[in-house]
Amino acid sequence: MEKHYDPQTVEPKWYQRWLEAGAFHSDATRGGTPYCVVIPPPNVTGILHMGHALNNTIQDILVRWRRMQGRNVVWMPGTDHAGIATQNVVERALRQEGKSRQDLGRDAFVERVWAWKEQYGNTIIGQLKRMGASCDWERERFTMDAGLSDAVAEVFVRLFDKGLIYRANYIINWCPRCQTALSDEESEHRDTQGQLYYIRYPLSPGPALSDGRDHVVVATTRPETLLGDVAVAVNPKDERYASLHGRTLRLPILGRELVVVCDDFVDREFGTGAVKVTPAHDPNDFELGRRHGLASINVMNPDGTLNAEAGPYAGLDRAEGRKRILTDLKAAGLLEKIVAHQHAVGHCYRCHTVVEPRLSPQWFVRMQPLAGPALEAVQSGRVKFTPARWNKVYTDWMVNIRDWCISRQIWWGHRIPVFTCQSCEHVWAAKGQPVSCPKCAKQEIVQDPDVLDTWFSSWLWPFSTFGWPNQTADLTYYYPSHDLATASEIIFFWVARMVMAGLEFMGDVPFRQVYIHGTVRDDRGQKMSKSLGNSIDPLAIIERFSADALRFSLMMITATGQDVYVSDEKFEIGRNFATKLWNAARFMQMHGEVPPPGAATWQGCGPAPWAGATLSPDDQHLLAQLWAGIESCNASLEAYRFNDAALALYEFIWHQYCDWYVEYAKDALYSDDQARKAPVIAIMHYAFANALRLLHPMMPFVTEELWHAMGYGTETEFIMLSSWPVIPDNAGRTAAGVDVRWVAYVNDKHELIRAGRTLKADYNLAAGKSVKFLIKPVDEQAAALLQGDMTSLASMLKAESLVIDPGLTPPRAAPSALSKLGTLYMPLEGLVDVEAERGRLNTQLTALLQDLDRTSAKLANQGFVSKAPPEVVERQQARRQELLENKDKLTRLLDTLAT
RNA sequence: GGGCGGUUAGCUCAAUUGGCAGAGCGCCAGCUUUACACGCUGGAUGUUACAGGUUCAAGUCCUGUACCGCCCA
Repeated sequence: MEKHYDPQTVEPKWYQRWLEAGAFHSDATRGGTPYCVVIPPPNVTGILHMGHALNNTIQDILVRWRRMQGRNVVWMPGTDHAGIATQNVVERALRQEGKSRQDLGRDAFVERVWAWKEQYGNTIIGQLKRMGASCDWERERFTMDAGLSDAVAEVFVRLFDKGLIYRANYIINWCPRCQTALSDEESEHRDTQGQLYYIRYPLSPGPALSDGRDHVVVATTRPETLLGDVAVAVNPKDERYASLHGRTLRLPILGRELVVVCDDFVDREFGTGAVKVTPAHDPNDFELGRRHGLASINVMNPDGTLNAEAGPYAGLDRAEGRKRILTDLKAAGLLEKIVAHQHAVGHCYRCHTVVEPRLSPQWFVRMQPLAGPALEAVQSGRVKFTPARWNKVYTDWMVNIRDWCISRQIWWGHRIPVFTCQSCEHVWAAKGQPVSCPKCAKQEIVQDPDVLDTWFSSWLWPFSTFGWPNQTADLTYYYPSHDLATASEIIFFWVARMVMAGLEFMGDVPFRQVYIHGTVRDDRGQKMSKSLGNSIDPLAIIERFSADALRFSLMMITATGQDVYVSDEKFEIGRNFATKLWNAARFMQMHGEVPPPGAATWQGCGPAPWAGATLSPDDQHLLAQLWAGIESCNASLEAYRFNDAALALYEFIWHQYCDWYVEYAKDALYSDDQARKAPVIAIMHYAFANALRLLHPMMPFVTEELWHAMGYGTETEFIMLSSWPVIPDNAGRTAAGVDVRWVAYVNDKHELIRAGRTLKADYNLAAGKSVKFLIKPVDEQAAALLQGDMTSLASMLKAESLVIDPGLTPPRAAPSALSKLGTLYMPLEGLVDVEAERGRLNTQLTALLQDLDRTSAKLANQGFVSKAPPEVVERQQARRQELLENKDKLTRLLDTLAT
């Protein structure tokens, strides 16, 4: 084996082998307890970013772990067709050729998009494979597959026939660049530094107002929309405008007569308290207009230019129109002032163009009836969020649910299956292509030109992917899925809607647990994005460090549900860990047969072939630590505490296994004592094989490589398909020769060894330097334990000689250290700096006395002694006792230096 | 404006039911010790944002303040 692990050839090799073995595939007919995860389908135009890396690492860990636990696991993969994004990409390519989609026509354009999808659309799938994602690729789906399209049509028709889909002229979010409607969720509000323009609207002929003025000043952030004004509104309780009630005003420039309406909605504090009303260009004004029966005047074309209603400004872009209008208002003396103003402006989530509220006919889903059951599902706990605080976010959205605008004015997507008879004007929804009107039988029918929001197919993903609307065996077996892992941004878009769809069409929730992970940020806390240029490409990380390093590092640094801060250097954690693991394996290979004796039968897991051997305290300690590690790993994974699981494995492998056990093992392994060697080798392999299994879900590649390199499985016996480690029960532990009472002793021994090393370091002696040590044990029991463990102690302390004697007369002026097991002396012939040693001990004594004061004070507190639980009080008493003893010992040590 | 997070070592974050504040990275010192310098050994570092309160005991519970971030309007 090389000194350093080379993942670049190893990782693709194993992925290929797993694929060839069909290791990712699940078959419902195989039976057993299913475990199902559906992937949040990435956008087909997408390339892997850190958010995907985090999201899919989490899923793969869950899936690999459950698979090893023996569940029949399916991880359903696929992509969504990303209507707007994909269309944008292809239109951009067309523009390079000097063409527009209109030049091609609808059918040719859609064909062109399919071609693009076939050629480039699977980039992200390949990238997920590089990461090691163990998806059941045989099942890969695409939201525009025939089956999924059928599900979309089925759902549309059902909702339509139920009266839950309607068409209405409504203010929607319009992207002038994409030229389509957007749902509320697709319009991202950003705080924008804008200006508030104060504009004078002259009164129609008549008496002046109570304040003596002949005009009203309204404030607006969007002066260009005044062209569509139909009224001015004030709050009825606003005394300032009482004399305005019943009057009319003249719209500047166009001269249109505007009524004055009174509405409680108007905020008296905003601007002047009088606002212009433009029902066709503002959602609030639209509602206000409806309440007061006002007309709507649309002054804009779909591309954001001003239309004929804009009179002299017709044909100008909205931004240019604003400029001209302001110039003209100024010239007319109607622009009173301009004030800086911060406000939230909607931006298209795909192209970031400023969204235009626009009045237009669109299709909507009536959400109220669907929201009720979806709300109940979360409140009753049938669907659980982790962290639980997301319940509230979900609930708030459900309670204040708004109808969902599902039509998009683009060509790439599921065409809305609504047909109109041109003869009798009957409107109906149908699957497939009807040839004649079901009402009048005429054949003059036209289909709605719009397509559906991409999320209208994504919300069906947990069941459409298993064959719905057909009641397939897969559906019966796998639905509902178990865990859904996703980011908070997607709760409304996707999670909430899936719950609704699951309940409405399947009669059951789509998943039981939703794990919401954090957002990936750069190390300065900024969200990673292409436009900021601060993104770290996971593929570059894989190439530089390995997929395992990417995965493990992400898990180590990601606290449950918290945002993640990444930088290149953070991935060294995983790389270094893989190398550590690699070298531990290399060490074993140098010291024993590989595969280890008996591996064929024990498969690298227990019961291990050290039966009959008497295990040393260190042996037993390691095994106990391993079992504790398994327990901690299980508990953490059950609770979605991936970082805790990663930390537990890191701690066990690096510190318990490598730092302590391997170092301990060296003494035996470099000796000729076969009776000592054999159990040490067996235990090392047992612990290592178990650790590899525990680590496999996080680092699938290096664990698979080492599994085979160590001979724990034959060619075709993958660690991936091996079983998850099990903790033996008490009888099993005893049978394995482990008494867990040794754990405390070995922990104390480690403390003693550390104290010895510290002494060396304090005296500038190299850690490897052989010196004499003397130990005066605290009592007979400690003496017996230590004397029975001399070999290990001497080797770990790198002691030239070691004396353990309860009756020891402390040498004069020797550096010393206290520990629970005894006092350690390091006699140095003539080299002791008495002053320095006294200083050292005094520092310790000062700290100890402080501690003693605190503890004594606590125990002197009557309230504490009477009210604290007895075990807490006992612990304090024991601590005080120990401190007192140590104080005595330190004082005596100082006395020996006193001459 | 409403809601939700957060503020703990230089940095990024942990800390089950309130019971001696920890880890990784970084830093300092020393090590070419025959698995690993992507390493080993040792070390230093805290007014847990601030102000009150509850409690025998508060990073943890309550109230308020400040700042940062996110979501919704």
